[in-house]
Amino acid sequence: MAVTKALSDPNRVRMLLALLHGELCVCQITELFGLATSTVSKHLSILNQAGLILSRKTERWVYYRLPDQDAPVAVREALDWVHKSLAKTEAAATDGKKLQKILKADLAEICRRQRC
Amino acid sequence: MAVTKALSDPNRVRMLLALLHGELCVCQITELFGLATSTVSKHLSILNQAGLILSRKTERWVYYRLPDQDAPVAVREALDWVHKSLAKTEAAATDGKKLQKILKADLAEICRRQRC
DNA sequence: CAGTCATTTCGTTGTTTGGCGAAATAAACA
DNA sequence: TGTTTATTTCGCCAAACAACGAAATGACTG
Repeated sequence: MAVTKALSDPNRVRMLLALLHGELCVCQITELFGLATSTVSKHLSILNQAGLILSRKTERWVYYRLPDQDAPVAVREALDWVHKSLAKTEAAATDGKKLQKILKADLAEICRRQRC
Repeated sequence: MAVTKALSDPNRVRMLLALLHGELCVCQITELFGLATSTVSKHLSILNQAGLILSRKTERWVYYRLPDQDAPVAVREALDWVHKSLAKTEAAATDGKKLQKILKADLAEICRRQRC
């Protein structure tokens, strides 16, 4: 039951909802949630192992994204459910607003700020 | 996220799958899982609070069942996903077989056995 | 090829959760 | 009314888990 376990943490669900806006790198998600980088990395790893997200490494950054249509049915329908049922919550809206600002910022800038 | 929390435990998911065979009383579920009655009651309470099951009291027994079509969309689709994606697992099949035998037994007989 | 940098892994800590048995509850029965 | 009985609530313990900071990794950069 890797999928249900992965969905049991609110922060992980928030991450899935944030990824509806497009792929994000670890430092952007860290900025959005205000958690330690290691914590965010662990959450992403759990989502990844459940097949709920995919990763891609480019230059200095690791990007995570939602899978395409070729994902297993169980995964696709679980994601559909999360999006349909939880995307309209207030928390998702707040995250969305904050994410807009983060997306406008420079990646290197975000990372530098996190190191201080 | 009461629904995702409720689905995060394997035993609770098994209970939802068992209820596909029709409504069951606490002692039948206890018999099926081999857990303490108090543990089963707690699990059922969590599923109930998430809206994933409904309860009904008749004579000496409390019966739990899956909700009808009038359940909230989020709940209905979560249950659809569980049934579609997890009902074909080996564990579900094993539970199904054992459940057939339990359904043939007398309720009072099951409860008496559990008290010893 | 040494240094910088983003991410991951590791070890620890405090909290949550599943499990049990015992006590409480509430309904049927005698 | 007092007793039996099915279920729930409570208190406890052990295992699982989220969070953090520090150390390890592995890739780009000067």
